[in-house]
This record gives sequence, structure tokens and C-alpha cells, in this order.
Amino acid sequence: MKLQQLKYVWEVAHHGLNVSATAQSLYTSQPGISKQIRLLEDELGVEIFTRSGKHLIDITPAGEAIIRVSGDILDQVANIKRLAQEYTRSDEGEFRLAATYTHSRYTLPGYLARFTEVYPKVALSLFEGTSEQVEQRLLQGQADIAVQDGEVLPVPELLRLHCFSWQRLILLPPDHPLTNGETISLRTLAEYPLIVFTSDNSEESSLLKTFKKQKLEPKIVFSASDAEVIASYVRLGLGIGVVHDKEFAQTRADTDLVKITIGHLLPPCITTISATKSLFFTRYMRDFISLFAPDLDRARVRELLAITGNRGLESAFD
Amino acid sequence: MKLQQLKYVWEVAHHGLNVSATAQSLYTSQPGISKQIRLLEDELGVEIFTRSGKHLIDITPAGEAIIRVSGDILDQVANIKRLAQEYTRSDEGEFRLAATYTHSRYTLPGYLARFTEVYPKVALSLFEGTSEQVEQRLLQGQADIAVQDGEVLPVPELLRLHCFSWQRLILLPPDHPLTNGETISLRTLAEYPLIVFTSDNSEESSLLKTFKKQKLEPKIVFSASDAEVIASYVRLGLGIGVVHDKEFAQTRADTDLVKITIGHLLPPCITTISATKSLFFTRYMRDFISLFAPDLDRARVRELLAITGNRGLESAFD
DNA sequence: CCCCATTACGTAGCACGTAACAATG
DNA sequence: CATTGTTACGTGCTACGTAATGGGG
Repeated sequence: MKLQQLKYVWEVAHHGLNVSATAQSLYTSQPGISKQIRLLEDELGVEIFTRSGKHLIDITPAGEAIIRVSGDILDQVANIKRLAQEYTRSDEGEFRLAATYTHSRYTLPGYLARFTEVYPKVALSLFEGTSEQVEQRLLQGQADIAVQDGEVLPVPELLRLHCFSWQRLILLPPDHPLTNGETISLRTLAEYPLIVFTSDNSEESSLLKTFKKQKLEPKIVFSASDAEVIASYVRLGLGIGVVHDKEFAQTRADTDLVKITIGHLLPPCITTISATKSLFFTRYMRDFISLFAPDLDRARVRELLAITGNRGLESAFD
Repeated sequence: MKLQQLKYVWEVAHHGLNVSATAQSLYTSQPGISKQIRLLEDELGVEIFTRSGKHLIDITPAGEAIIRVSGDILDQVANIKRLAQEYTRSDEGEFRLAATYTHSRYTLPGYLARFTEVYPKVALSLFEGTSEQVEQRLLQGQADIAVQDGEVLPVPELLRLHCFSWQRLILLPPDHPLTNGETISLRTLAEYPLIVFTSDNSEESSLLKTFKKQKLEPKIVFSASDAEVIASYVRLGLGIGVVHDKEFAQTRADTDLVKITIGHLLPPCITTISATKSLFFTRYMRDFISLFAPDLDRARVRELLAITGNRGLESAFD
């Protein structure tokens, strides 16, 4: 049994059982792959793929299992390489992020800019997609870390770290009628012009969805991708700002505006970082996580460590 | 990077950094091993071992990590082999048990006899040792499953399955003075002649230890390794029988004896099966566990499955 | 001075690529 | 008939074993 045989089998399985295409993507010859797979099957005494004449048609049950374990092995091999680099040139390497569109466009850019400043030699790549696509990348070993929002289902292979939860705030000019202390409902909000994040101004956003559930149509007069910008327009009297408490806490000159939390009106939003349980976290990965989620729950990290036995986590986030 | 290189590194680390000895145990030449290790170090750009002149002196921090991950990889490779056999000749294979002395001598023989009847082609091996030694075998990949008693500490790499817990019973002839219903204390028991299991008649047994803690010296007149034998001698009036409820439940002709549980006097004893989290359980392993621990907690198994993502467990114990 | 790891070197095996072949849809 | 996997074959690399070399304890 050789690592390359396992790799070939895995790759063929993830290229729609097309050996020729696999060979091309791996820059090698297709007879080579065919032969190595045959050799592996002979050695194990099990067919991994079912063949109809000369075509690969399907994966056998044994093949399914073998491919899964092979994936684990290849992951571990990648970990060894990361590990080795960690002890020599820990500021170099590869970092493959996968994030939902919203994060890619609005949350991450600032962090990634800072990251590339600190780690100019790290080959950073960002895959954008839906939450499902992002998750798929992780599971197929095509991404190291994923950033998602909202509900992520527990998956046995994956490690979930809750980064932070957002609640919405509204920003009001001091002389606004709603500053009189009355309880605010969604219905009330729908009567005033609103300034929201661009990411909240789409059909799928939890904000618009919540309004729609109550058959309300909010008047969104303006949207921006920066909390500070939103605050400025609130000061100009353009409308009520709807921001995330997290981001707004970062702005400084906010004492002139009235902040009211409306966490009870809109669902809180949890941002989650995911990775495969066996991932070895390099220094730059840990630094990225610390940067992105400085308030990460250490107790949770320790708990995950105990459960998974992931040694990469061990001293990672102390 | 090749599997053999990882294997060589792992083996050398587990042979006291003696390359020659490692070569002998692997039936290969020692220059071959030296060279492969060097090649791996070159490829990774990291020293795995520290050398003083021509001697391997120590393992570098990077080496520690690499060796650990290599061990995982080699385990997974072994799993692929098991897996393949599972789909072809599922009644063949290797089964390396490690058990404490007590289990090896008294509990297991009956089960193993039945096991070899059902699976004559499985190469069964049993390692006997202390609880610590048994655990070591597991962690070093020299055993598949371990059977231990009492307190086993949680280890991240290991899966623990509680098989059953024992409580002590005493067996009395119907005309014995203690059958009058009075509460029984250790002090009372120490006044009468006792018949116990041979395994309980040693310095390390929890039974003797508990007596000693209260500065009591029990009068053990006889010990046997079979509950039925103990019962016979109780009938003959030789003394009070002290047995495990588990085993005594298996005996039939016990209606003539008075049974009193003394679970409150002696610590309950839990028998645990352990395996590495990533172990793929073959059919015969699952059958052995079902045989040995028919009342295994299925909910616990499912919970462990969810945590570890061990696919071998998935349909294993339904 | 013995033990042990590394270096040197020759050989045998094997992985890989090119080319021809066979089977499928 | 075009696409795809398998067989055949030649070459170059490399793993492995034997023998020689060099360092440590």
C-alpha cells in the first residue's frame, strides 16, 4: 500500500470516476493511475470501483469506506507538512479559507488585509460560496477553515468554534421621537426610514425575513457596508441606523447618538469557524482566529481538545 | 513522503532510537532505514532526531509531533486492511486483546473459548499485564482492544465503553445467624469465615483493601475462581460466600441460599473496554464485545460515535 | 575498543510515460 | 466513431542490501 495509491483512488472518486480527467488534473498519465488502483485492489483483495467493461461505473461499499479513510490519511499527511513548516518557516505556508458571500465581502476583507501584512509569505486563498458549498470544501479537504453564519449543523468530522454572536442595535439622533423610552416593536421600526448594512439589504438576510414574517415592509433608504458610515448618515438625520452591536462597539465617536438594543426583535446571529477535527493549526491560522474572534471561548476550546484529542489545539489558544 | 518512511521513523522512536535494533525487528538493513529517515527529514526540511556525531540522541519537538501523526496514519492504514478483509473474508483476521491479569485468567477464558469456536480462522492473541501496561499496548498500536477494571482515566486518544458494573453479594446458608435481617457491616463480616474469588484474595483487590482501610482482617478460609464452586462450599457450611452479582446471576441452583447485597460496603467495580478512537471494528470484534458485554449501553455508543465520528462504530452495535 | 550510524556502490524492482488495443455509449 | 480504460513495453529512478568508513562512549 502506498500513499500515492490512496491519493489516486481518492482523486478518481472525486472526479466523477473519470480516470483520464483525474490524470490531467494531477499532471500524470492515466495508465499510471489505472495500474496503481489495480495494484491496490489486488493487494487488498477488494474491488474499490465496479467496472462495466472498461468504464468505472460505481464505488463499491468497501470502496466507500476505503476512500473515506484514505481521505483521513491524506489529511494527516498534509498535517505533517504543516507541522514541519511550523518548526522551520512558521511564517510561510498555505491558508485556504472558505467563507459565505457576506463574510467574504463585508466581514473578512479588513481582517485579511491585516493578516497579509503580518504574513506576506502565506499563500492566502478565499473561496466564496453558500454555507453548503463552504462546508463541502472543508469536507473534501479543499479548504482549511470555514467561516459561516447562523445555524450550522453538527458534523462528526468537523470542529465548530463559535466566534461571536451579533445582536442588532438601532442608532438614533438625540432628538428622534423614538428616544422617549417607549418599547420599540418591529411595526414601529417599519414606519421610519432605515439605514442598514448592505449585507442586511438582501432577500436572504435574517433582518428582511423577520420583517416579512410579520407582513411588514421596512423603508430602507440607504445601505452601507461600514458601521461608521451608517452612523454618519444617522447624524445627518437620514434615518434610523440598524447595526450589529459587535461592529458598532468598535466605532469611537458614537456618544452623540442614542443606542437602543433590539435584540428581542431580531434573531441573534452567530458566526462560526469550522475546521476538520484533525486539522493541525499553524501559527498563522491561530493568529487569524485570534484576530477574527478575539473573544473565543477558551473553555470551549479546551473541551473540544479533550473530546477530539486534537493536539494541534493543545497549546493553540491559551 | 512515503508510508515506509513514516513507519521507519515511528519504529525507531519506539525502539529507543536504536536504528540497528529497529532494522533487525523489521527484517531489513539498517542503512536502508537511516537513509529513508534522512530523505524524509530533507523533504520536510526538519530534523526529526537530534544526532550527536553518528548517534541518535533525542527526538526534536517537531519530531515528537511528526511521530504522533505518523502513528495515526499507520493506524489508519491498518484500518484500511481490516476494512478490506471485512468485505471479503470477514471471518479471518487478527485480534489482539490486552487484558488485566484478573480478566485474562478468570473472566475471559470462557468467552475466548466460545469466540475461537465461532471464529477459528481469527488469529487471537492475548496480552496480560497491569492496567497501565495494557493501556500502553493500546496506545502503541500493539493491541486492538483492552479490557480493564476499576478506574480508567479518560485519555483523548481512547474510546471507553463501560461493559458492566459489579456489586458484591454474600451467600448464606438459610440457617446462618446473619439471615435475621440486621444490617451487615464490614466489622460483622470480618467475624465470620469467608469464601471469596481467587482474584479477590490478593493484596491489590478492592475487597481486601477496603477491609484494611478499616483495620479489619477478614478470615478467608477458601477461595475459588468459580461462583458455583463457592456456592457449593457455602452449602457445606464452610463459610459466607462473597461473589459478584454478575456472575452469581448466572448460576441456577441458588434458591436454597440466602443472597444479601453488600454493594454499600464495597466499592462497585466497573469493567471497561477500551480502543483507540479511530479503530475500525471488524465483525468479529463487534461480536466479541456483544458476547462479553451484552448489556452495552447503546446510547453511549451512539454518543461516542457522534463525538468521534468513528464510522466503524456506526452500524456496529445496533 | 566496541558499537553504531553514515557513506559508497551495485543491483533488482518498480513507477511512469508512450503507444497500441479493446470496449462502451 | 469518439471517448475511455487496459495491456504492452521500454526507460529511468530508487529502494535495498553488502561492504567500507567514521564518531562516540
